[in-house]
Amino acid sequence: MKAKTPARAGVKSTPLRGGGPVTLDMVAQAAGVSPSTVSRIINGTAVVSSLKKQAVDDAIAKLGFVPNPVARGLAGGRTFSIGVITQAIDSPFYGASLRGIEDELDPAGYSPLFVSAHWNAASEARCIEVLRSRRVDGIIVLTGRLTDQALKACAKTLPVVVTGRTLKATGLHALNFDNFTGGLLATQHLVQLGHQRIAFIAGDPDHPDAAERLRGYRAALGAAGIPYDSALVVPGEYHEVSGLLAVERLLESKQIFTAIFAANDQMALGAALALHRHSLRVPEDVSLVGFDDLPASLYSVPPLSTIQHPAYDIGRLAASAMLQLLAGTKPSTEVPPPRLIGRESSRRLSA
Amino acid sequence: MKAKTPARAGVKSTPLRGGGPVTLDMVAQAAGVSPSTVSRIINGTAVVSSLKKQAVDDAIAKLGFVPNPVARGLAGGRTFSIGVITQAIDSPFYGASLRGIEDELDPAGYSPLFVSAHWNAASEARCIEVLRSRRVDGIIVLTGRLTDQALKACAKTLPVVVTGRTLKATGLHALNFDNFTGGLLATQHLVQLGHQRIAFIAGDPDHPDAAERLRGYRAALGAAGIPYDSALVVPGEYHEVSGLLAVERLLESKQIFTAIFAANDQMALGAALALHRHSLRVPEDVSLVGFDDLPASLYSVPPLSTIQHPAYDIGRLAASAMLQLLAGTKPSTEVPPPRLIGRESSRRLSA
DNA sequence: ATAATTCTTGAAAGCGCTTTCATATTGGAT
DNA sequence: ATCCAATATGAAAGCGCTTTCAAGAATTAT
Repeated sequence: MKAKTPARAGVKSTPLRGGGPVTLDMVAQAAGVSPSTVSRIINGTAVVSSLKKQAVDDAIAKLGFVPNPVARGLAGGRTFSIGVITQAIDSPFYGASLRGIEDELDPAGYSPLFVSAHWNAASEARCIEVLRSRRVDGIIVLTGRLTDQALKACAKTLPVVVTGRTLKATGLHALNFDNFTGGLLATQHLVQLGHQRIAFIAGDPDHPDAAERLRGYRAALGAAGIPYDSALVVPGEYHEVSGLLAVERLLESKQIFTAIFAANDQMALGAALALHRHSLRVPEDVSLVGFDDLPASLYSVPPLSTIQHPAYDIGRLAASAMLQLLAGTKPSTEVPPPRLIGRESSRRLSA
Repeated sequence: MKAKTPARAGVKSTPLRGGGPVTLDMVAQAAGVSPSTVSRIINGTAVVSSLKKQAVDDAIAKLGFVPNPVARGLAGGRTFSIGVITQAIDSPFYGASLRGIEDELDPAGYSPLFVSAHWNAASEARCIEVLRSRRVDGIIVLTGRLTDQALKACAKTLPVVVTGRTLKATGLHALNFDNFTGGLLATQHLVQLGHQRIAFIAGDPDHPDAAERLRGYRAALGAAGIPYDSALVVPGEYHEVSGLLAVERLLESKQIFTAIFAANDQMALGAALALHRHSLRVPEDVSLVGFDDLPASLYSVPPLSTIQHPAYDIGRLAASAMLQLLAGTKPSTEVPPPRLIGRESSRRLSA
């Protein structure tokens, strides 16, 4: 009647259908060895006579023993879980990376622990605290807002893999995508198609990615002898609506342009809609190039020309680097270079 | 040079910048009470004199103590983490649900543990084992492939919340969306616009969702006195490419149709591209209605008419139900009803 | 006043596993 | 044979917290 007792007892008392609360001690007993030996076999921590090893392996199989990661975490300090800081769990781009991470970690016996920081440094720091309190064995940060300092500090106590920046430190591996070349390629593509008045819908300038893409845009323009016109560059925030608004703004300002390069696909898609609303056809009236090559971009109408930004692979690589870091070997992973995916949203400037 | 010793020692020896390895014992000492008392205060497990409570609270604040969830998990059986089984972490639809779950769980001090089952019952069962071994306090299953039996069995030992089906059992809460009415609404909408030849791109028939949507389609047709023509119903698999292929097939079969209802937005988007490739305009030549109202659907060209399927809210509701289950109260959450979102991809049949 | 209750609190026993540390064993080397 | 260095294994001590259990303090009843 007063403070109710938790249903815990029930959980514990149930011997489950074999697959439940089998403990290491039970295995030890069944195999006729000490718990230490079982532990050593499970972890490969020491040499054990093949006789006992066999007995233990058999017992494990027979009982269906699965080590309790929680207990392992407490005792050994390793939880076999990797914290993953993403900005939004529902981002179409980062979602693919998360999947890559999961795919890579799973066979290795590690579980990812995904947390969202919502593009906010403070919340990102909090995420790290949460992950640390959960005793993750390492942290993967997908393009965070944290300072390099903070990251390095974190790497002092925990292996860290970070994407979206270049950084060197012990216990830390950075995987950077060449956003500059990406931006260059996209712009070059439009230039080669004869476009001169190329608008650029930028990403958040705080974002190093965005800055690099802009730099690529300018470089391509420069190389082609096309003067840079800041009136053609409008800010955005990497969301569809930004792209839409940017085009509205561009149109309002009466700037003349025959092509648009959007710093990501989501903005490009928003831009496409805005153009459509103004009866401007893609690519007949305006060529459009995005960045990222989201799965959805292949199915937009018309399919979007874009820069391949292999989110899934980046996830896998990041996870693989983490595994290497954990194993004590120096990670050697590198991100594949950007590549232009020419589809139907861009075409040669007519006349 | 033999088995290298892990870098663990380093980790432990570092006293960290205050925020690290503060233990409950340290708090107890600082507050001049026993560890039990501190525990009781943290968990609200028993009444403690306000004097000591104050002292402990102060000590906690001063030391920046954060209880170690791993230790709590081992000792108390509660890990403050909720297992979430999704089918694909990168799904645009479920991604929103995951976000909802995260948003709801976070303030309550729980962390979600996301695992992907890839639409595969066996892998889903494995996921449950993994989650169980990680001692999650409950499991949320987003539209799984598991049998109702399996789920009920699972609910015997662990609170379970499941979406996408109707089910009753103790320790289990089901949140079902009214897919039938959704399918009905979508079809009705097209009928009201004068369409008679309405093609339906179905989802995987194994999927209860898909079956219900089809049922809704048929019901609306029936209510309008339009005969059901199985030649207008083509199977799909809930992916863009399915929609594209379905339209190709429809066109090849020379069936006449003036509208398409796709069982989800992703297929609708694929269908739109196929229509475009065949120079069929949406909505002038063919009206198109999807299902789910993905964020991207608002930005497709033209914006897609669809059925609102509040993925984010469903996530929140599921998490909230889980919290209630954990608190011992009977969950009362219910999913909002489907609603038609009329946009530009559907219009009155001309002539 | 004293006994009977009710509260508050601390001591101690784990949770399931890892990891020293110490003890047998074994295998040369002398 | 005898002694020292490796090896294989077990005993036992925790990891940081929760939770009985029991004792002491405070309250109420008699």
